[in-house]
Amino acid sequence: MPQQDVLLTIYGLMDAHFGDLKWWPAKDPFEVMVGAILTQNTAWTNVEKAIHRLQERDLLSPEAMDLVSVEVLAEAIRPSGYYRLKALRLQAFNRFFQTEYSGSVAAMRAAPLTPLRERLLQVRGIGPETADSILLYACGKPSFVSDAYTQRILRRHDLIPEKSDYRLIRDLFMRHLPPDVPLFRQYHALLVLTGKTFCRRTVPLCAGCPLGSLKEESREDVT
DNA sequence: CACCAGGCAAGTA
DNA sequence: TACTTGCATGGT
Repeated sequence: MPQQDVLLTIYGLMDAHFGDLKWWPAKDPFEVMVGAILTQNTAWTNVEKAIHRLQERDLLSPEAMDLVSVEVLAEAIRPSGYYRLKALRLQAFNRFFQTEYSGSVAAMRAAPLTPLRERLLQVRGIGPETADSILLYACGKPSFVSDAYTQRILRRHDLIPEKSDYRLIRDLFMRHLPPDVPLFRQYHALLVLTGKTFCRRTVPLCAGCPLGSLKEESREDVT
């Protein structure tokens, strides 16, 4: 099987199994950006609690989040874990967002992808995955989001080497897929859901996994 | 009780 | 460059 087609095969199998997921239906792009920071190494259920508490306190806006003290902000997002750290990260990102884009998502969307990504990575607390989540889900840019599940799933199928960093995996998808925003969103959502359901860290509960049929085919590295 | 969850940055060698 | 460690809550 040609290597380029492996990624589309994987997508097709997961998509047929789960269907359209409509992830981060994005009521508000700012909420998406906040969620991207809060979900760092954290269960999404905890992030939901934190976001709800921000709403209750009217802190879920660039203006309010900038004016509130870091201590009060931290207390509000406490259920998401690492709350002191994340309060600093939220305000660091928010300052960047207000200073360089006047708190306007539309202005941010007007920026070219690559320079914007480089700039995001310079903000304290914004790493590769958080940057790509903001670009893809809040800004509508075709920046593929890789994560722990992506790595684990590709690794379990021997499609990537043992030690593969974030950059390598992202480049893999970016090279072999068309820069299509709905495709990137659905692909990442499918990888996370498939990983959660069938590809846990310790015990691989592969039974029923839509990628089961891949086991015997095309085991070459696609890198 | 132990282990895990949609990372990141700072320190060390 | 390649490890190691701190950061913290809530669910299983």
